[in-house]
Amino acid sequence: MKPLPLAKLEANESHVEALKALAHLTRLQIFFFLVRARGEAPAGAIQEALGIPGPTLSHHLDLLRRAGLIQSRKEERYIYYSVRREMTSELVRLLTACC
Amino acid sequence: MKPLPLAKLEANESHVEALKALAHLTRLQIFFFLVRARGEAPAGAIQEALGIPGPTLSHHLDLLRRAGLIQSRKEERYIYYSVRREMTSELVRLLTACC
DNA sequence: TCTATATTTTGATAAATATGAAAGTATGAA
DNA sequence: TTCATACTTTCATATTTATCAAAATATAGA
Repeated sequence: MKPLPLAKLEANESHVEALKALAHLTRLQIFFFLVRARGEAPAGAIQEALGIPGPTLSHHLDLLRRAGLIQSRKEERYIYYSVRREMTSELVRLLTACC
Repeated sequence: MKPLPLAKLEANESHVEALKALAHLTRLQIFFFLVRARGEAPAGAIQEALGIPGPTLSHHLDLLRRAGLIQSRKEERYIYYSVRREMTSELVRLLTACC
């Protein structure tokens, strides 16, 4: 009696959080900068590339991280950020459900 | 000398508007109600299904419509809403670019 | 005409989010 | 130690967004 593996397009809070995180031009640019970086980039590289003041960038990175879209790793004086694919594909799955 | 048709994942304001429109639990539920409706649904049907006060619903529908995610059509006393696939797949295209 | 229905607009209030200066923390080099 | 770098946190202010009562509009019967 196992349930059919139907595409169960149930929208939940974590989807909302991820969409909220991306629903801001600066954050979308940060996210795509990291996508294009194909790996890690330290906060400073993002700051330089996009010309965002430190505290503002830090705040946006925190939001993206808490939404599960990116992750961070500290090494020496740097904090390296990178994209978390899982959450991105989770969003794609949700949106392609309606095609 | 035509440019290669590369997946040009450039995030722009219309993407932000669409993401903003979806980045709210009530609106995401409205959107998926319309997806599941497989066609049109009058505002009243959405209101009854989700239990949202009229003015609030109206406001959210307006936001989704202005973001290009849904469309409306008036017939007699009813206003029928339905999903606009184009914008949805535009978002999917943007997000799948990074896979 | 009057009344009921379907939905929107207005407008007021509350809540959430964005921004960046200033101060704080952590690390490595001199 | 001290200094410089890399980044974050705190905090105050400004802006945007959410909510829904009340009023408005539009249409279809009776």
